[in-house]
Amino acid sequence: MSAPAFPRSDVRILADDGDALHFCSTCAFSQACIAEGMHKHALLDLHVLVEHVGPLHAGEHIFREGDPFVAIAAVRAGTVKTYVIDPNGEEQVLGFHFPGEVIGLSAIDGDRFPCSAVALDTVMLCRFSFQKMALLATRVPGLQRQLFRLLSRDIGRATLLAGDWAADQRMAAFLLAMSRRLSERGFSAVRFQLTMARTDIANYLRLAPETVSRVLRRFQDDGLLVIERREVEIVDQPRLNALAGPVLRD
Amino acid sequence: MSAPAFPRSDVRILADDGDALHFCSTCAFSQACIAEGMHKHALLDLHVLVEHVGPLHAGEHIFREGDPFVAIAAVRAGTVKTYVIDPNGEEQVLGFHFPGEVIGLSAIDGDRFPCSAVALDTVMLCRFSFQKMALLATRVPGLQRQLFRLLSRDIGRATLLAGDWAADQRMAAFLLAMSRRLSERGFSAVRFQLTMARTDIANYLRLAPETVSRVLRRFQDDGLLVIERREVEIVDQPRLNALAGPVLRD
DNA sequence: GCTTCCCTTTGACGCAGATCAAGACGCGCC
DNA sequence: GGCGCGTCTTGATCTGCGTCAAAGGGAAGC
Repeated sequence: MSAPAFPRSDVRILADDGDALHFCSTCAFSQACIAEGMHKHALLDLHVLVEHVGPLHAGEHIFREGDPFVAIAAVRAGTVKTYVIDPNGEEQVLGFHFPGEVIGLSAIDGDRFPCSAVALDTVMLCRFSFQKMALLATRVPGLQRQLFRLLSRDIGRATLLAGDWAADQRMAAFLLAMSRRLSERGFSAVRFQLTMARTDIANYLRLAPETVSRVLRRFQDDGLLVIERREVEIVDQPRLNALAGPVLRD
Repeated sequence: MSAPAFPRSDVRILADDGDALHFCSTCAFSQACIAEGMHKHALLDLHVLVEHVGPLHAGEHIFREGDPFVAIAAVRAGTVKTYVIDPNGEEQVLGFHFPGEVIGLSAIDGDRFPCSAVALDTVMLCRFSFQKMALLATRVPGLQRQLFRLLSRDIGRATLLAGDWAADQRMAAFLLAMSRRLSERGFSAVRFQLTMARTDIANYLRLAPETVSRVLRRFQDDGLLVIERREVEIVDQPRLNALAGPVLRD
């Protein structure tokens, strides 16, 4: 399966004096601004520049724990992993971020990034100053609302894996959440690539890599999905839903 | 130990035409507004009214899962527990909230509360419309910053317990986090009441109540703390710190 | 005072999943 | 092709914590 083309027609706004403002359609922000009717003068005043970064290649870092917090990034293409290194030198995977999602929000409180972010494959980003974005938000109420929503959503999402779920419930929830998030952005909901290694999935789900392997094997034997290397096809979504239900709360 | 008196001198702003705006000093918001020099006209225009609610008694609900999201609340006194009921009818404790802390932020994204909040003892609250607060924030940049920080902080906090820590690490982290949060508000850091039941602690830490009991017993036997009923005294903070270190990340 | 109820503690046992160990597979390189 | 290496799988064993069961307080009510 080659990576499906993914919608990323950028929005480019030419202000009155020719200075250009770039928003890419995958950042949730542009939608908010357009909905507000684009107060061009306000935008120009603020010199908000959304910088397009990339391509980054697998293993390259977007930011590292302790870096001064200057900018927030939105993923345009590829997969980003966020993680911390605990005092024993163990990596702890905090999350995976797909196109259209924003990373670095937990850095707003405090002046340094509390985690590191690394590209898992070829990644394209939008990067922008949060300060300037916030200033813009004071003039564009819809943008402020969007920012509040993004932050609020992350609080809920972080709570998701905190429950004491069994290994197969966690795995089902992980796969379905990934399916949903990808399909929201125009990818297939039933067939997709696990862009991260088994060890990363295990670490994220707080399981041993061996357990991840065994659970996936069992899912396949039970006809819930077909998996070959890193390619997944969801076969029996209803039963996966039933497993993941209590975790995803629906 | 009787509950120590806790600073809650309210800030009351009388606007030009006599309409009154109330902020209590325990909400982080008033500080932001004062720092900005209080644009009284802006405030008055917006009719932001911070409503003082309470006292609520143990067992009374502040809001319930599914309630329409209209207002956010800040705890002025007492302890609030937030929780959800999962599809099997099991309660899941999401967190405990002490004076000065804000509850309900995860409801911003979506128009209904995603969890319930109940008083564990006698609780006093500030309640206010988030919409109006956000509108006010467009005029008072410091207030907007404060709101962003509050939200961002909660993202980080939710991540805290997501790790796969051992029972004693979780317990140590819970006790120290409680100690820190209470001392930030002027309470003793070494001697305080567990205002929640063992079952609530267990549920929150994703442990069995029996395990909570055993761990606390062992902590006492090892000279880390003294506990009698719900009153705790931290005796050996350095060793508790060492246990909790990886969890609290410091 | 006594009773009832709930919270808490303590002990015995079992299991899900971690850990340890060893292969299997895919892939890039020479 | 053959080699080396990292990722993944599979099997055997171990263990922390959950579960079950029962008994010991405190607090509230009569």
